[in-house]
Amino acid sequence: MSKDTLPGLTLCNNAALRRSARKLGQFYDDVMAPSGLKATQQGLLYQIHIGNEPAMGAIAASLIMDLSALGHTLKPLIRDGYVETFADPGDRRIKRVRLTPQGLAKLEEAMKLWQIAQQRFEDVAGKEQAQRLRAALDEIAALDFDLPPATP
Amino acid sequence: MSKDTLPGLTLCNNAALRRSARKLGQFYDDVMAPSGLKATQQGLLYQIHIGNEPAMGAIAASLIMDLSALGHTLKPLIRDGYVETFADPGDRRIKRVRLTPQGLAKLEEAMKLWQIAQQRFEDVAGKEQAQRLRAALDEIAALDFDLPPATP
DNA sequence: TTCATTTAGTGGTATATGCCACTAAATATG
DNA sequence: CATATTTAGTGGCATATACCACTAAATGAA
Repeated sequence: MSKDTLPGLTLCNNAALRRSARKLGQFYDDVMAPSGLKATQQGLLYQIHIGNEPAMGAIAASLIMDLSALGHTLKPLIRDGYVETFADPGDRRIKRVRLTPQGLAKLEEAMKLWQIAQQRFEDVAGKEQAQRLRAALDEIAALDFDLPPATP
Repeated sequence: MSKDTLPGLTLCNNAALRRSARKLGQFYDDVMAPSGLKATQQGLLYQIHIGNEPAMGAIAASLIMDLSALGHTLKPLIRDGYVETFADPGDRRIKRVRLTPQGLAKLEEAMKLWQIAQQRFEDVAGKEQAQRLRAALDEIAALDFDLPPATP
């Protein structure tokens, strides 16, 4: 494969995805900056909020995130008093998560900024296009890449 | 806004993007693992390879990545001897980047795995769907979110 | 009931990525 | 030419995210 005939980077689905994620992340983060939250943190607070004191495993599964990564990501939010955790009374392995009152207030503050970013994105990209994009992304998130097991 | 009427997380373009990026990243990384490279590293080596001893700024711009982030990301690749840098003779502020012979060999090794991941993705997602997805992602990457300047 | 196995998280380590303050080099300005 | 400004990177710090080895708790099997 000579250098001249190499396919563009854009051909890699994963690279294209990361590239746009950086772009969009920078934009959302920028708009959310006044709240002091990153877009990822706002998303996480939101996910906790809409869950019913969700277990860490449940949050991680929803976000398709490694459980330990979730643990790490949660730390600054706990440190800043936005989130607290408690052991499930029925199964002490399970740690549940909830927003503190300050966390809820911060989320509400951040949601206003989120709406601005979201609106701006849809204005620029087009509402139809945005919806198609999200649908495509959700499809990817739902894919199963496992090779079919060799039926013995 | 009561908890019951809150929109699903999927409504956030940025959150949906990150979620799929995690999913797809895990898959590509998994397939590429035998090479010892992460998918991001393979992508970066590739970008360097197709460039003409590109300057760091040029790489960062192509990948829509912060320049300092690129610097950090490059470090393990330099440490492992896959990449080397040198000052541009004409402008000593500019640092150019190239693959070492080992870097090229490693890239070629990784590309074989990449093709497997890429192929598998397209088999599962559908070639059409994959192409539409990349097109949509490229559109996002090309968007301009700046507010129109108030013409004074 | 006892022991093996599975499940849920933690902590460590490493990469990915961004922002900010700072330096050096090039360029524009007076 | 001397200084102000812009450009290109660096280094520090913080978050994002993954994998691995490990622990504790629950569960299943003998």
